[in-house]
Amino acid sequence: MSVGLQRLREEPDLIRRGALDKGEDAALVDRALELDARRRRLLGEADGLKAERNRASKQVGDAIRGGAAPDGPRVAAFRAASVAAGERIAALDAEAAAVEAELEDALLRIPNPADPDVPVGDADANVVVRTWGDLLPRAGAGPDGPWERKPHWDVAEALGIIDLERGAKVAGSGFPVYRGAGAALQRALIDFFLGVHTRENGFTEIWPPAVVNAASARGTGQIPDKEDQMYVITRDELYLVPTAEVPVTNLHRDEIFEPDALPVRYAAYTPCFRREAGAAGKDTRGILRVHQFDKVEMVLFERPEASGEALEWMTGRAEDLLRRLGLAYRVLLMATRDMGFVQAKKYDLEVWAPGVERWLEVSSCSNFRDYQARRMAIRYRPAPGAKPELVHTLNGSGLALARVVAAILETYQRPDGSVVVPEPLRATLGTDTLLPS
RNA sequence: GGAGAGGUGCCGGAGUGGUUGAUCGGAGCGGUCUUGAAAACCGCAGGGCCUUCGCGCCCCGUGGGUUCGAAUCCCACCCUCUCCGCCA
Repeated sequence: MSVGLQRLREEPDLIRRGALDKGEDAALVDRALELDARRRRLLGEADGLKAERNRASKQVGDAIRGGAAPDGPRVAAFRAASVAAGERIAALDAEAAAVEAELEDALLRIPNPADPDVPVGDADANVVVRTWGDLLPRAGAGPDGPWERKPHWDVAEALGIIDLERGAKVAGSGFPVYRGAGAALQRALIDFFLGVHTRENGFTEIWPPAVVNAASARGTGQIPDKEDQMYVITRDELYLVPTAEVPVTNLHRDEIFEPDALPVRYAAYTPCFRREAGAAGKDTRGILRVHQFDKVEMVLFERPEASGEALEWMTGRAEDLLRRLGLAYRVLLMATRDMGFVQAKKYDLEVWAPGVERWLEVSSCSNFRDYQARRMAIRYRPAPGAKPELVHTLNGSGLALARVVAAILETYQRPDGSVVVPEPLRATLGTDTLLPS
């Protein structure tokens, strides 16, 4: 994942500005430029010598075929020339490789510049773009007088649908067990999301592996950026996926799309595994922050000129799901220092959870422009026979289940402890109300 | 897990040390012909690097090695296929 060298050379100021806006070190830009110049100098010199060596080698062959003695003086001279060039080439190549490694390292630490319309600043600068639905207060007015909405963990316990203790027993804390209607609710949500995406939004459904190899983890930047967030199966050198983004984006690694192939739009369900290292003690109750959760992810490959519009569209698709579930939410345009290293523009969708009176992040929709594509070498041909160019990649949750479940339980609970099932899920669940056990 | 075969360009498929970065076929693109299309014929046609654009350099699964010279020889690893074993 990196900015392009060509762009770095042509617009160093823009890249520098982008790094500063994201709170990163802009000096790396100059470091990279310097390394790039050195690398090109070394490469040029080495290439010249290689041409010499190739010529000498060819002369050996020509001389022998022309009747010269294979061990005669003429042939020996050509051989010597080739060997001499070879020695210098080896030295230059070694140096070039070292410089290139340094350059790569510098490039990797230069962030993707944010789009011009992204607010500059930290979380305070995030912009609420829109809000939808009624923000229910914790205190409600029921048929038998005032009542207090409960947090989802209390609702879930009364219904007997989430078993955190037994999850901790069989796997560990942060691995919830969904039971009965709770399990069916998971299945219903996954089916609802995928159904809308495939039948109405034109996505192709993908059911990818839940583990990836090191090359794939590197492709989307999990290695080295977020390595300690992933569960690793060391014996087989595999990583449990933290999101479907990883396997699905890597589907087209090192590929070239033909002119009429784009856009390619995938919707994929996977369980997601996250170690949540460094988040100990945060959101420990309920299912707001867990090590395993379920998510349907949207992954888009777009032509560069279409990616800006595609982000708005994709965000709209995620919002549509929340509306149909009748959950109040807001859309945040994330500011430069709160959006992440690799995103060019990002919207977060936060659902309102009246039981805990908090906004819960249930989707994050990002445009990476060509930043991810460069690292994974995902390209497209603008026209038949034309030179390949990098595609733009985007992805967004549509949606993440655990927090949606929390919001449903808190939004649709009733004073008697029952929970109304949102309309789109009723057919699968076979009921319109969940009753306390 | 055991045995065998193989990994070459968009696909198929040649090539086992010296203009082979790669024969050939198909698909593709451009053209001729045609009212149009098909067919036929001609031509173009892999990816990347370098502000030296050059009959320049690198790439035939990946990484090393041998050699003046490697797609071709050697070693390791990865992957695919077939058979056997095991198994949801």
